[in-house]
Amino acid sequence: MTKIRTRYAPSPTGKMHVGNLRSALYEFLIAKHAGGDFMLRIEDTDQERFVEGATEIIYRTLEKAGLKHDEGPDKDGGYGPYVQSERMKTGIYMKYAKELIDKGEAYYCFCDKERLAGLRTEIVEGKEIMIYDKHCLSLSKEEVEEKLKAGLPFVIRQNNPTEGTTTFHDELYGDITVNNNELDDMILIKSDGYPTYNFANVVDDHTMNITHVVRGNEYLSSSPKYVRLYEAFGWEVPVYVHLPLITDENHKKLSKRSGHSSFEDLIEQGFLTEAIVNYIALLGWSPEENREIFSLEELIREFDYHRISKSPAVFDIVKLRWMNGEYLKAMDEDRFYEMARPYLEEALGEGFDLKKIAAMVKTRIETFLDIAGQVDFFKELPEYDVSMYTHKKMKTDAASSLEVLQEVLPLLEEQEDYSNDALYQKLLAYVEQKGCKNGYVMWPIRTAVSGKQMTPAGATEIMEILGKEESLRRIRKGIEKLQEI
RNA sequence: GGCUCCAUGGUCAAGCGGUUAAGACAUCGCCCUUUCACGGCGGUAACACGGGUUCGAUUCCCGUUGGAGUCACCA
Repeated sequence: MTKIRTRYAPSPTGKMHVGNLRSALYEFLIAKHAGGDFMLRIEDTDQERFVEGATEIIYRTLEKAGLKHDEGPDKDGGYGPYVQSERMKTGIYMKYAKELIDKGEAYYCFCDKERLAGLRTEIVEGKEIMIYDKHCLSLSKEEVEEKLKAGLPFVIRQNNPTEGTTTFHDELYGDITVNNNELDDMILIKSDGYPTYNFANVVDDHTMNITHVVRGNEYLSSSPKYVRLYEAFGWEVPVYVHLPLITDENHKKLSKRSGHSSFEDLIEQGFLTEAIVNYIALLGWSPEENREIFSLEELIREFDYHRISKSPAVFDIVKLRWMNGEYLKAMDEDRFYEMARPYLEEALGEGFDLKKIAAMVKTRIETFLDIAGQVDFFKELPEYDVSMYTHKKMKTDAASSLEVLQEVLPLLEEQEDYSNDALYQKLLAYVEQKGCKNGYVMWPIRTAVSGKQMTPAGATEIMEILGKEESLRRIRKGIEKLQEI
């Protein structure tokens, strides 16, 4: 059995959005699951859309996600070059295009924009629909030679039959058949000499020995044209695996253009790489086992591409947040602290035991960006409403809270040891003597000391962080507030 | 509009002729708690519709409807 070879072939036009990343992930997983090779090929045949630095983003993202390629521009495996603009310099695309011309499967076309514009038949949703009329196919060999010699700009088009049907097989979608008269004579070589994506893709996949072409579903309808190219060359057609689309909440395809989240945006939003990879692996694929948390290694082991689903999946950031939270909870303390520290410093500045606060917050956040909102009260007591002292179940209200705080204040003033344990014991003794529930006294204290509806810790834990002076100040402030009403 | 694909709860999804139609997120309720949060337990919620095929269809076939993709000298 031949070794599986897959490829990720992005065009360097900006950040990688989630759909691109998932394609790369699946391509990687399909190869690795079968012990095959995964390669990276840069498709930079569109000079106008090329974005400076985009190639670096691709490298960085793949590396960060752990999708290590076996071959690529930086890692020659004998099939190089791995950048299409460099491959073009070898003349490979023109050579194959001419081979097709010799076989009558392609032809030179000298039609200018004006003539093409006259061909347009219909405008649907702002898009001009047209099928080329094979006008230049009728040019004689001599006429072509003449125009070529005269230096007229030209393109090379595929010569598709107008009758019959073409069928191609997709591993997931099965056989797909289209009428050949639907097939446009697509351009293979552009007038600037560069190959189009369509052509370069076929030539490269073949010459680089790609066994499984894995790509987004948006190519499904143009695949028959690709297959015709393979057949025209007499090449073996690769195994096709078209992936279901990832959409936004409105069920529209995710794209850079519509401003959908890129991988980098998600990282900036405080998400973990592992969680993102794990989540997108499950968008369109499900394991045999009923489980959701997978490391990359586990995914490699479990990933059977036959279990990829056919219907599109909505990218649900809420579930990603949940999963990110799971990764955070499972993370070891030290690593969490290292990663959370910048966010804690940003929110609190100097003077706090950040390590202790990090541990408090670890199980209660979903992304690092949640940190600030949970710990900000340590730095400064927020303005809060006295209604927060009311807790129905605890039967606490403003009056009872005032009483508790006033009674507890002297106890806390005489207390020297402000460790969580000591404070807790002290307050428990008070509770016992008063004969009430814990919460009856803890609730108002936590409220006074934090000024927040919800906190990442209990009253005494907060006081330990705050220290004696600040704790007392906040409790006195609470008393004042309650006395005002 | 032509062509192509898709169709199980709000979302991700299991299922591959006979099931009380899993599970997860979200949502709701209860419990726990320094009574918020975290955690635990439970509830609500789905086979788009109409024809076949079959003893029996969520599952197979056809149609309808709905949704998506695509129709560039972009990839």
